Amino acid sequence: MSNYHFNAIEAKWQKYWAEHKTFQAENTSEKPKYYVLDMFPYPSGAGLHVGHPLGYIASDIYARYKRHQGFNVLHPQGYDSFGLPAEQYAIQTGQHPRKTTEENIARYREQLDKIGFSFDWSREVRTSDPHYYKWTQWIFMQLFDSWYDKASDKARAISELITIFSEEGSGQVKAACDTTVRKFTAQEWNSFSEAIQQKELLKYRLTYLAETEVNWCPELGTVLANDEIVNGVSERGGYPVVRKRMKQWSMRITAYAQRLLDGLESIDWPQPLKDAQTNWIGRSKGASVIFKVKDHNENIEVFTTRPDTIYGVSFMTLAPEHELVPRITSEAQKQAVQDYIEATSKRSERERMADVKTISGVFTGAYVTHPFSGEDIPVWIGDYVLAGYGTGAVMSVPCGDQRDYDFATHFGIPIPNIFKDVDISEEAFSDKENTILTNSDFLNDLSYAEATQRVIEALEKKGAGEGKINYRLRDAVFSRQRYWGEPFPVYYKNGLPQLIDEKHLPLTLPEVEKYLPTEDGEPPLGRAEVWAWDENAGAVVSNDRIDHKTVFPLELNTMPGWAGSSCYMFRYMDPRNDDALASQEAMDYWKCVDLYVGGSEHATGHLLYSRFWVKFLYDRGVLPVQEPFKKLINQGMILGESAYVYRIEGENTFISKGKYSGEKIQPIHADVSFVNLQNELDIEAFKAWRPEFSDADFITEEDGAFKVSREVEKMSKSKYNVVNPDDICAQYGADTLRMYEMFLGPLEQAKPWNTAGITGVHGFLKKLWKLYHSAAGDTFYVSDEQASKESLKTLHKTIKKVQEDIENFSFNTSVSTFMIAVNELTAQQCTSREILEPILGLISPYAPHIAEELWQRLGHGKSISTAPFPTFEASYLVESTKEYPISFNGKMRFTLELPLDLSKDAIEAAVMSHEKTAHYLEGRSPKKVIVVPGKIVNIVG
RNA sequence: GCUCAAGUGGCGGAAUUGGUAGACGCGCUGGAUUCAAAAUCCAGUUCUUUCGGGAGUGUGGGUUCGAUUCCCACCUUGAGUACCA
Repeated sequence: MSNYHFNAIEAKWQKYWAEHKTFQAENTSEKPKYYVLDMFPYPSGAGLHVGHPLGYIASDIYARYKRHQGFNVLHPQGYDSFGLPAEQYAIQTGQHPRKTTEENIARYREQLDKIGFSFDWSREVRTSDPHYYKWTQWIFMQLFDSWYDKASDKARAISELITIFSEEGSGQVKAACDTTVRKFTAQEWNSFSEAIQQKELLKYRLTYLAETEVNWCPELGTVLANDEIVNGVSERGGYPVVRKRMKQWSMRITAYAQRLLDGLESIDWPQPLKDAQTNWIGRSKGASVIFKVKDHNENIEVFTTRPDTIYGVSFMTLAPEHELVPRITSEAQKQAVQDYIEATSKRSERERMADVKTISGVFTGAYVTHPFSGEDIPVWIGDYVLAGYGTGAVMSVPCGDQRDYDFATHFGIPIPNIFKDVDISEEAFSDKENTILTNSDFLNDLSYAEATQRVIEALEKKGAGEGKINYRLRDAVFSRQRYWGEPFPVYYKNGLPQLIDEKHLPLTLPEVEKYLPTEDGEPPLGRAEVWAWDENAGAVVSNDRIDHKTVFPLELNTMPGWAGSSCYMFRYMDPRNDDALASQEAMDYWKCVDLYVGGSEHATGHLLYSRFWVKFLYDRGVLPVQEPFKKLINQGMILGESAYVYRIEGENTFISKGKYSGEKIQPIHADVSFVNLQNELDIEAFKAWRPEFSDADFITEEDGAFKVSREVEKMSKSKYNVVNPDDICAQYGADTLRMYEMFLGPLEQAKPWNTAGITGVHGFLKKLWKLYHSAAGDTFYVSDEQASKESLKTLHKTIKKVQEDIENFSFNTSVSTFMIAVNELTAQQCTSREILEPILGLISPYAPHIAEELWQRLGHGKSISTAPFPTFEASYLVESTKEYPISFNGKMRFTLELPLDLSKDAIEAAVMSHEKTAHYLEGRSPKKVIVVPGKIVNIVG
């Protein structure tokens, strides 16, 4: 009988830690600081499943380890509490999303507390809390008040831009801005009306309002960012997405493309994640080329990575949405072009993606002039050209690009060959490393690199283009047509956006009766009765009083989910500060997150936006760092093992997996709680689950069991494969859950949840308990005798291994190490205090409750979390002799035990003079003896 | 298509400046204890074998005295991205 009463122990210490504020971090300390952060959760209605805590356990182990090592550790937790599910629920039930969110948070907190995390809850933040989103709104205002100066490569105040405009005009300004900016002198600027000036400034601001092509999801009634779309459908719900032009707030993240790329080199992140960001930013080097449209006063600018192939251009292709299309289309082609554009715009994003094989396009009737040869080049429209990339127009070189080649072949456009000794009769030749140009005038006989340089020089001389770097990264759409998000601190005066005064922040969400869009298609905030801005009173006033003189309409959109999560890591540093995002002292002390743990699915969303905002706030002097997360670890997802039962189609009969022989069946999810480890279904429970199953028939195996088939899938409520950590805690305890989740496999790897092995880990904790308790009762026993040499060796090798494991985030292997240690100590009958104390220090990060209990039983007054991490001494690990495996020609034959202090030569001599060696050599003389110090001896015969 | 990651027993997985492959756990087999079960403890468990050994880390090559580890090609799986000019 084990007396390891984990439930009582865990409840006791969780209460103790909370009451003694054991894990509260101070903003000043003699100790060095360490900041460990988890990606904060969205509190969903389904509660936590066993997959959620995986990363939290890993970061908690590391945080506790760092505390043992004498660091002042900041390890906070909070909630990303704005979001769509609470709003969807509100639409269905009318319950305020705030209420739903609060209930979910309470449940999350209860579940998290049971696992024994060392979070400093006094610093909790919630993105939907007005005290928090005040600062989200404040950051938005800073972005609105800034522009990006390419000359100094940083964001600057918009007031400085106004000074430049009014003193020098726009001539010298190099900014990241809209392509539609005007050129003007200082005089002209000063003569502009206020409205025109504001309109012009909007083109420079880092957050700006613009008519843009967005991803509209009609089902959700909102726009989505690129990273919120998966395979052409919405990430949440899987609804279709279409392209639509709308006036939206955007973030000028493209201004930071190069710095976001460069910054990756300075941070310790997993390479796959860095690669994902690199690909998403998509830097490509090439040239922009300007083609003059014949008989029109228009230019078509294209971006190309192959300016060297300029003599291979045989047509131009514009995206159907290209703005020049209506202006240059000839009278004869007008109808055809119109029909084509209409046909393509009807296709959804998904259709277009699925159907990349079909070649379609139409001739505009217009021609451009080749910048060097002066030849006429026909201008086509094709939907293989994307409006959103480059300039939405390409110079088509069919001999060097397969898509151009296919297009040309399809429409019978000539394919001139400009590659020497290359056959292009079957396909395009796109290898740029092995090209020699021909039929290319001044580029003949040049390679890709040489020709590219020459063309760019020539283009720049002519004013027909320039060398250019293009990025795939798009500005991020920042408006959402939702209720449950941060309101913009913006009102509209004469149709132009104005910021409310900072002293009025936060601008809190108004109450609405329904959470749906209004009848005339406005976002839900349009339903608010009190949602207008009085410039004099500086308050939100009734909607009816909007007079457009002193009372103005407020912005009706809200901010997207990533707004609240982009800077939360700084808010934890000083979460109750109402005067600043965080005090300067707090930010200077904590600086940035030292270790960030979370899923890789945020690679091109949160992690990119967050880096962007931090760089921006650094530029504006708000933050002391340029990168928020110094080191990042991606925990892998824990998957569920779904259970399927087979129902014979058209009948209410279920057939066991072993009895299935090709009948037409329909697999149905059964709740995994009805299935045991042998994959046998509890038929009675299943029948009681759903009324339609209550009178079903079951074809079972011979022994009467009904077998289900299992499949590894994402853990989700709808798949009935969710395992609740509460159940595991109740049955085995939080310490077992923590250690088992680590034991499942490498942290970064995705792995299915399977309780099969949990008894092994649980058994280890019982063994540890038993080692220090009398066989009969609950009496704690520890001896004060000196530990044996053997036990000291066990202890010190364990310290060494566990420390290495923690620092390498190989938490799975240290669980094994603990098991070995306890098995050895049990065999040695070691109950020495000298061994137990340091062992507890090692185990405490993994299994804090049992470690704390035994620690206190040893008579300590303070929590074990304040104890120093034990250090190992190499001298305990050293032995006086060592076994040397001897191999012949690489094959192991026997081992020799030799003194430890022998030199390389002495080992060689000892090996060669040994009788066993002589036996294997059988009279041959060895060519070579290889001694690898301390490891192995190899004789090559 | 492109980019990245990973392929080791019945299973999860150990082992990297190249040095006795399969640690640890699960499962399985046998034993002890028990009236019995649970729990616990002990032993065994890569495959093969004529019991000497032989083969073996996705496949085929290469480097090396020696390769799970390094190099090349290929296959498979997973993830991301996708008409990016």
